[in-house]
Amino acid sequence: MSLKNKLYKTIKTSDKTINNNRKKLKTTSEINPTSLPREFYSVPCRELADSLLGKLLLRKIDNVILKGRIVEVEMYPGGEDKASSSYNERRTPTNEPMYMTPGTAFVYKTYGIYHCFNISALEEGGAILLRAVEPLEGIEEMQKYRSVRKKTPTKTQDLCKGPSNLCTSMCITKEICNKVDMAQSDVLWVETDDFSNDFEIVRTSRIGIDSAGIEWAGKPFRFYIKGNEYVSKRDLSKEKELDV
DNA sequence: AAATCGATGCTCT
DNA sequence: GAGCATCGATTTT
Repeated sequence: MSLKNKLYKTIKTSDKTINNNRKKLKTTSEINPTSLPREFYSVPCRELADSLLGKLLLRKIDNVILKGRIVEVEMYPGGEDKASSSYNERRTPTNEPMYMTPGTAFVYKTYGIYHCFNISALEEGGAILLRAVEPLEGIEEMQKYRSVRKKTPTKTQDLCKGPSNLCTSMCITKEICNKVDMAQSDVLWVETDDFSNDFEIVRTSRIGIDSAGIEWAGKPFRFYIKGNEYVSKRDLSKEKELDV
């Protein structure tokens, strides 16, 4: 057989393999029957932010499941929002996932050492930042991941409190998780359970974006479950307002 | 309980 | 070269 033919055969074979794999991965249910489907994510930021609250965030590493309930999120709709990294349709290699299929994980590094984890929504450049979850499963593993950069042990309540703490404890890194399609993943995905929908949502300002200017920093784009002990920064005056 | 401050490295302009 | 969707240790009220 000529070299040319050999190469041709190799290419053919690999094409076949790829196509077979595609067929295998054709539907969501075959990859991960439990993950919420595309339709869940294909809604505007505001709606996705709301519906993420109370849902379960799952992360699988080496067959170990880490699980937590989402209790705090922020929306970054892009466009006019000066706090969004996709402000004014700005596109860079880093923020590309914000423009990808709804349900794409956008994980980026900040301050050199920390990660932030977002999920893209329907809008071009729109995404939801996950700020806190209540740890439910794999808590010992989370402690391990978290203890890497810490001297003092962390209370369960504080494990996933804050966007980068959440990433550290659940091992959500840019290398592994960025651009993952959460509607078709068994590495990082969202599930629902019988958790009651009957909670109040506090709507208050986003954290750590003061440099975007008061107009946008002041918008009530941070949502969390009222009274929840796992939220990173509770706005008690807002919580009181809602009681009236 | 709050305020301050340094760590730390990558990305974009 | 500037700035960052943060955190944790330390210091101050």
